[in-house]
Amino acid sequence: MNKVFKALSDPTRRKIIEYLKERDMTAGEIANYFDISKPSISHHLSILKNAELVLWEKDGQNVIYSLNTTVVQEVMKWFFDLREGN
Amino acid sequence: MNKVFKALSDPTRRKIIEYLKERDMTAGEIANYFDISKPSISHHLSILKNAELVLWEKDGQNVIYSLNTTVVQEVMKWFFDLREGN
DNA sequence: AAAGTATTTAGATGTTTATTTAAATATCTA
DNA sequence: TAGATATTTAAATAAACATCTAAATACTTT
Repeated sequence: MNKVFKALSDPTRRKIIEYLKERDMTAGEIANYFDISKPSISHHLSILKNAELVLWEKDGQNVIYSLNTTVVQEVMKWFFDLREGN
Repeated sequence: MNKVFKALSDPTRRKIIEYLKERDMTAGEIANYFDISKPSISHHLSILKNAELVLWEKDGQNVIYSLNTTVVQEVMKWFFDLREGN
């Protein structure tokens, strides 16, 4: 769970997650949305992968990333449990 | 919102929040739950204050901290909006 | 097989962050 | 008012992190 919160603490990574909410995308497509280098985006993606916030699949020379809703749910539970009477 | 996620990225700060969920506490009481120095806890509390995740009130020589449920709700909304169809 | 495209890995650099000890500030009590 | 307690601020340090360029790997196309 620490990995997940650490992953979410960076604005670029949160933005990546917001894009992936809309549709699955290749690493290159994701990188095109940002003004930072592809290696840097690749690094952010590996942190998101490691936290299991995103899933990935190889498709030829591309790698397609998608949101892992299961882990998103798990983080939400942490917040839910913060409410009174839990 | 970035401040909030940054604040939540540290395990000590998340633990503080979990304690404050149970009851309001003074800085000293909070510090006693941890094996790190009081100045370090004070620093963590100032980050949580700054992110408005906690509220505080002076009571004599003590400072009483409490959870700010309003901001907790706002973060939860970010996750809710990640669900399909939002 | 060679050249081109997509992605990741490696190594380097500057910044941010968590922590500590020591000192400062504020309040309480005898 | 002097001494004790609670909390924060300051200054220093070591570790973690985001970013870059250059190089490596993997796949596709001609």
